[in-house]
Amino acid sequence: MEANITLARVAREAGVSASTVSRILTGSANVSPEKREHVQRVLAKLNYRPNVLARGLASGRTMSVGVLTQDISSPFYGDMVRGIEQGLGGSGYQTVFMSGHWHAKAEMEAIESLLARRVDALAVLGGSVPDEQLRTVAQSVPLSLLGRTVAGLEGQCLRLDQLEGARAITHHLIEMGHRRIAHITGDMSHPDAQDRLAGYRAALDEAQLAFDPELVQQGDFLEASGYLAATRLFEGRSVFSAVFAANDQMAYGARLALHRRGLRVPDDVSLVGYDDLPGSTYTSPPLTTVRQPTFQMGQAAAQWILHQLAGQPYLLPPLTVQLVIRESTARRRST
Amino acid sequence: MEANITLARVAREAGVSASTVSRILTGSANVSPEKREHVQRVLAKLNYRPNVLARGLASGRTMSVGVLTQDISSPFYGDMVRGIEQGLGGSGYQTVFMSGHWHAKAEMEAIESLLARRVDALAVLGGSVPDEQLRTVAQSVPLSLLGRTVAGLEGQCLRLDQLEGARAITHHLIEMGHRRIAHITGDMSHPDAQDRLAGYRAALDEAQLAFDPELVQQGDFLEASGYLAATRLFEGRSVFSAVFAANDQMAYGARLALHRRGLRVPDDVSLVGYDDLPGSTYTSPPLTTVRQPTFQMGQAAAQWILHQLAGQPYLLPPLTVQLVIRESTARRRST
DNA sequence: TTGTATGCGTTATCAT
DNA sequence: ATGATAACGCATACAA
Repeated sequence: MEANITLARVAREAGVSASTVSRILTGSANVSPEKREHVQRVLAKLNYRPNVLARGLASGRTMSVGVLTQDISSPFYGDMVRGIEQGLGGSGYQTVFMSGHWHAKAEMEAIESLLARRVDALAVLGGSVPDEQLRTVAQSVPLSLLGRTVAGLEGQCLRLDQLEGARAITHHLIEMGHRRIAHITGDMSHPDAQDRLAGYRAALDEAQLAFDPELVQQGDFLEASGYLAATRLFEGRSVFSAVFAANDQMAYGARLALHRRGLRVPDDVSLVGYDDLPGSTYTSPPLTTVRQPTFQMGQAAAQWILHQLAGQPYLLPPLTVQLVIRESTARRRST
Repeated sequence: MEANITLARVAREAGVSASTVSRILTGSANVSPEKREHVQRVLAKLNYRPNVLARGLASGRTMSVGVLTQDISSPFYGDMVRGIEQGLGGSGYQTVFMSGHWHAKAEMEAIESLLARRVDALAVLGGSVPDEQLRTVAQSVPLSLLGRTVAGLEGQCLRLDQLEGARAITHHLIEMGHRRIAHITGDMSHPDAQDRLAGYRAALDEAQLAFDPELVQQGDFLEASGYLAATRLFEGRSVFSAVFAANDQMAYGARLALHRRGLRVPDDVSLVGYDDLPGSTYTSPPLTTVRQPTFQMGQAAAQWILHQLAGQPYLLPPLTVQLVIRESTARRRST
């Protein structure tokens, strides 16, 4: 346990006042070139490391932005996080993560903890904290919301039109000749699941295809539920030639259920997902899905935060979902 | 921007001294029940939130442990991170993450940044920071290493025997009747890649099977390299009935290459990976692989850290890799 | 049991 | 341009 080098120690060693050292460190005022150079040499020699706590306490700013992610290893949010990190890169602000595990209480505690650390700004990815609480948080710190919409904070929310993405991919299946399209929903308490189901229905309506409740099975966004839902689909008496899973993870599960029954994708059944997870490029076959520009969303959030911190206006860029057609969809075979 | 409630403010409001409030907060000394209750009421009314910076500065402890992860969304390390979080749960210590992106310089900066935040302990997951620097870091703070071994710090390193896992899974293939087994290596500058190749060779030796360099293709642990390596394997003139990829991600890539050539797994070619990523349960077919008890490793690291912080001894539990046999391997077909 | 005084390491406000 | 000094918000040793 080596003692930490303090600024005062450096000052003594260099024969100057602490203020001078501080000025050099922060670049807040002019210091004579000779002194500056000499002090910097001492700084390096002693391997001085500023104490972020003391600095934050004295200056009122910690030069850090807190990021609440749900699952530290969620592939979907991971890309957003990278976007945030990249967008913040070089700004001097650092990222501090905490995870909420999709549990409102844990999320709120994580946010409290981040605020207790006096982060200068906050980014919240998804989650289930009540809107009301987020509005309160937004009053005390710049708050960027990703993947969710909070009434009253629309200008700082980054969430794409999920209905449109679902409509587009369902439409794609219809164009391929599919008439009986099954849908595996996400956790219906989640707006994304609701919107994607709505998009599915919208596409059906447009094509004047009847909506058949038997073709819709509930899932919860996880692989296992996709597997189970697909299995239920087979056990029912409905026929279908395509499956739209409300996210890629459930599509993976459904893919396995198909595989187990000896059905080929896309020859026998077309399969699509939503999110375009990194892994979807390498499934067999690669998955047709809807891509959300998650990285760009993260970057945009970072930009919004930086501008907010600098007191400058910033308009979030208009981002849109994009159809990624790979090999899991094919024209319906004429029986 | 609401002003933050300070402890002094609470003290004034409650008609007691700041020390009393502090004592109640930290539980460091006895306070009369009436006063305690009254102050707690004020605390709640004002929605007091302690300033972590001031607290850390004054007490010398921040009640936080820093975690350096390589990629915030790596599925492999994600499980370890969850283990750490779970192991630290309820201890009062919080987790602060930073990511290093497998880039030595960025990793060292992240570590510096964590230390500047005065974390009470550190956990480093994998990474490419030179051992020498880690030994230095270990002198100033309890440091737990996961997924790597640093000479001199063996007692605080959690890394399983990779050679043994590779040997076991190769042996499994041999037992299934495979004689010509291809191997896709990881990034050979990484010890894991070296050890897994060594394990592959060890199993071959045991079975008195000749080692054929043509059956070994280099990869870099990412999906794309697995795809490419498998493709190269086909383009060569060697025949083989099984492929051992040095990790699951590359196995996914190889799986796709197989799929593209119309080869069935495991009917035509058996395929195995390493790591047992969450997704490997749901590939088609589910992947036979080597499971590392990553969650338990995380928990063990947390325990080690907590004991270290409490000045108590703690021996890391003996963890071992485990063969997970699923459906991507089958007995070699008699041609 | 409670209050007072001091210090934590830094920045910021004064002087000079 | 530089130094002394006062915050920053809290914990803690010391008094009472």
